[in-house]
Amino acid sequence: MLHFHNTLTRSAEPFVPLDPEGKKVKVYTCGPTVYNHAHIGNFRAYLFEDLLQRHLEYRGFQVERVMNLTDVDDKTIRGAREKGVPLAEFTQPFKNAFFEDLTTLRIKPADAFPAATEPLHIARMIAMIAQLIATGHAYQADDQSVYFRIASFPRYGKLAHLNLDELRPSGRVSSDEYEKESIGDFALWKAHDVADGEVKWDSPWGPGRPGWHIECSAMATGMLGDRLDIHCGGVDNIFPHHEAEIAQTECCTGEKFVNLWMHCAHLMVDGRKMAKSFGNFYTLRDLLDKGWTGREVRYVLLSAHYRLPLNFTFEGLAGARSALQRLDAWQQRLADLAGTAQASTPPPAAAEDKFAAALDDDLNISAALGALFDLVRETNRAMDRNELSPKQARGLLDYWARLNTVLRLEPEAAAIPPEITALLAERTAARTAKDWAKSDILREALLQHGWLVKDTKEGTKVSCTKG
RNA sequence: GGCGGGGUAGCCAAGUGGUAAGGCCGGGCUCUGCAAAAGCCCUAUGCGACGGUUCGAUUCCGUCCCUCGCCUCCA
Repeated sequence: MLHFHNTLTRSAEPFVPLDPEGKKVKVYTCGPTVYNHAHIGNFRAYLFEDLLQRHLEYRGFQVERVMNLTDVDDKTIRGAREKGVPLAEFTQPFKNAFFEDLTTLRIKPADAFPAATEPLHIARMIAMIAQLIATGHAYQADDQSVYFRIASFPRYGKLAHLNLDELRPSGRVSSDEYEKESIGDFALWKAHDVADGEVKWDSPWGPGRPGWHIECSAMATGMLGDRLDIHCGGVDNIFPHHEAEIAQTECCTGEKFVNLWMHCAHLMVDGRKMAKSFGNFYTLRDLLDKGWTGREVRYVLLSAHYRLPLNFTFEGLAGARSALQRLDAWQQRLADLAGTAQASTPPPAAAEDKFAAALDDDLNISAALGALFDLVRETNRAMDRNELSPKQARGLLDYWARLNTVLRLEPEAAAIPPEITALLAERTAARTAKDWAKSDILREALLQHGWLVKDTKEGTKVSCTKG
């Protein structure tokens, strides 16, 4: 039985899909605002969601997932203005980069990536806002913007467990929002401002643009229906974003919007919040430029429990590289032993149960990886003693292939380049001639090219050190 | 001020009312032309501090310390 921690109730709950058949699972995940390259903190959230989806699928559920792209907000508009290009032209490269990054990190694409500026979604947002006004949940203020009236929704604050009477201004509230009935009322429709330039849509309340929260409500219900199984995001989205989504959506649909809210904790870098001013701010591209690979970053960001703050360090990345190479070596050794064996012996059932059962428990990835490494040690030991048959090796490889549909930690498919093959042949010749000096020089040369040479009983083997 | 997450070996990190998974690093050994890889062994009388409950607490309760975060558009 799967259990997940629900932010709303702050406790672990058995997972039961809305689907009467118990098969289909509807998941909505808050995506990036495309004003910049996403940073590794963003990707921690997307990797957590990837793990969630893959494990649900491992357990036989059919996941339908939607991730939005916020391509209109203060930051995107500012960026477009500074660059002197239309909004869409400004955001497109960042959308493209985001998809490339997802591929690099082996994150399974959502079934749909709706963007806020698509006419279909703008229309739905306007329709929802109109309905909210008609039912008294929203009003147009003197500044022409439309606000949600939180006083009309008593449950507002339930998700974040905030007592609205005790909120104190954080200084982030802009001072010109006195038009609102209550300080907590949030914008559904922002009246056009000169600073918005050409960015505007017509609406019954005049030209303007949608507020951030309504975007997710419209796209989530528009694409997945009025009720969702799971809605994810970072903890910083709990308030006000997800709180606002609940209020807007439930006032429109009259249904319980989301059954299970899951939020991942923040990523820290070198023990502190990642910020450009601290010099510890990294995008995925920054790490790739330093020679790290997508799967290494994936491993690091995935290997700690999602609800715990994760401290990212380069020492941790190096540790990930070592651990992954050990897994690679284990698979290679199994593959060599299995040879062409077809018949597969079932893997140790207990081991499989441990891995999947750990993930069943609110995605306890640490325990799951612990179970995997136990298996690695045990089977390596068996191979040392020649106590593992080719059939058993094949069975273990089959088992690994199943686990890997969740982990996706296989080596980068690195074809050996011709020049490397040539160097290897030259070295083999030198070794046959017992010219150890030349052999060692060639080994070092290969290492410089990024290829690690191992002379084993079965012959010389080579593996890429970058991956 | 309100609310919440953390403090477990050099680093990362599971976990339990009954005596501490796993990964990385480090040391020793086996194998090897050397190396690498792999395996085995070693590496926390200790789980932020102090009290309490208990036959027994890292695990429960209390107080305190440190740290990170949210409090109206940051994953």
